[in-house]
Amino acid sequence: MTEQQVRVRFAPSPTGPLHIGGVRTALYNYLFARKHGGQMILRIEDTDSHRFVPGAENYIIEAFQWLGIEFDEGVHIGGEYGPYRQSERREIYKKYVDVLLQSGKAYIAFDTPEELTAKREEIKNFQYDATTRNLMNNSLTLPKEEVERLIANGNNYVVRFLIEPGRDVIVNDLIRGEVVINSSVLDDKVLYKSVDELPTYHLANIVDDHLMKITHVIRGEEWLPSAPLHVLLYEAFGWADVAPSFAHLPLLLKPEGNGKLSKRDGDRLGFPVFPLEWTDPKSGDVSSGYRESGYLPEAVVNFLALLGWNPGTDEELMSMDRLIELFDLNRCNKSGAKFDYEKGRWFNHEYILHMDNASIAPQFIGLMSSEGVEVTTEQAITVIDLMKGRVNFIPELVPMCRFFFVAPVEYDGKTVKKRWKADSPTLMGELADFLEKMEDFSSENQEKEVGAWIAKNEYHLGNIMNAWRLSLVGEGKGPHMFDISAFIGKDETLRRMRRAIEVLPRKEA
RNA sequence: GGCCCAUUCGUCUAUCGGUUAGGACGCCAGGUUUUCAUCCUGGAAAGAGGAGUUCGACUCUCCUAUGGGCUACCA
Repeated sequence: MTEQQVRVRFAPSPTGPLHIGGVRTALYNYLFARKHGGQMILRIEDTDSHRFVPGAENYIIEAFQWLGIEFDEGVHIGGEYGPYRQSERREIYKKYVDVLLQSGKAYIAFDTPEELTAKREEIKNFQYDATTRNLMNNSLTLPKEEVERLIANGNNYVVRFLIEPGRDVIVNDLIRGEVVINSSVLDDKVLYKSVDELPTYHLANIVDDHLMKITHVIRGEEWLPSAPLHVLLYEAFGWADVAPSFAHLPLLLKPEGNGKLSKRDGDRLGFPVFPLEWTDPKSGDVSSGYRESGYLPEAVVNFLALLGWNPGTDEELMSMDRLIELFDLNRCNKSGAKFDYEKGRWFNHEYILHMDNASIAPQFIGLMSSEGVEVTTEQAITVIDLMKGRVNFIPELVPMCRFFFVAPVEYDGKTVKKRWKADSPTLMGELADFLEKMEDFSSENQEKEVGAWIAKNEYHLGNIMNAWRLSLVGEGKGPHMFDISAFIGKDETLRRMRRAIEVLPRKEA
């Protein structure tokens, strides 16, 4: 193949929210395009008027914006090869359908859906092809006048691709190598339907890819069986020498059990299968999204990139730029990957860990606010720094950080039983008095002075710290003790300690 | 049923004829720590089965099994 500008496309059907498998396909297209300095196109394949779902197109666009997958041309930004919505390209397809009809590479068929269903019941393994097309109502069996009369009378018809049987069709796949299929097993696919004057996927896809100068078709494995048909279509149009290269990606499978990943698996196992939350316009059902679940887009991208591809080294944490640098279709796997959402959680954890505290702050502040706790940016940054290593998702910080801002009302029973000893009230009283006199209430100074105080009095470190933690947090967990007291300040620290002494049970020695 | 694709630890994967079959997630055990986490160290854990080809196969070929996809006037 001669050197040419790389152009790839992602071409979803607006039938609902974008599935996570589709996101991965788009990501691979994007990585490939960027890697080769090429263009990435978003085309909407809405040739099935029955399955159109309002809002789906906007959802798709918003999802890619969130994920950081950018397009160079597309339905939302235009470009010189538009329109990018197939329903707006009717005239174009009609023209190419006629080309096929005139050259005898396609024919008109009048069989109704009912007749076809009947045929399928009548003949085992019925397929509309060279062995059966002479039994059907089409322009090959009917006299020319009859065909013209039927059309003139407004009968619905379809245009079918005439497939010559008995030849091996070779699909050259960049991931799988040569795939050979005999044309005899292919059926005369419907390319166009008069009822809505729209082509089917196959015709529209080939025409658009050609007209939009697509060089590489990177799509899911579910398209592999129809790839020979597409090869034949390129041939029929005389475009074989400029046909794009194919790469069929392995599928994303259920985490457990068999089959491909579906929406139900997400509901059942508790992880999202869509990038953004989606509310079904008909049923009102809400499906959770990665964004709303607290995933960082960078983590989702990184995780998805490694499901079916790897750089050949042990490197796992990669930014989009790094992925672009390393991506290679030759390193894509052939076999389906079970969707390992546990690892997705880990990726998110790693990204939170490495993320700048200030960029997490706005989301954190918003989440706290909706819980009725107002937090300043400065406070948020401090608390996030202390706590982010403990969570996989940002929303998990909310219940965990509440005590920084709100004094405990109740105390965890188990911790009280274990950590609040007979001498705890006395010790806490002494510690409170000691802290009250402290000038420098920074974490570092507290640590130094309290440490010395404990040593001087020969107290048991754990006894002091655990009881103290219980009185400030209400539980036996949390970050470094002195960071907590320093954050909430001297007054609040003393207040919480004295309340604990008052409220918590006195125990016998 | 027919056609096509695939098959290395539980999972994601490395290996492109000669390796103690490597890494990561998860799991288990230690360690650090005032707590809970984090973190660190260590551990268990794999070539579907059978024939070939070869001095030598995880790696190449074939068969079987298993899994997956497609088989619409859906994409």
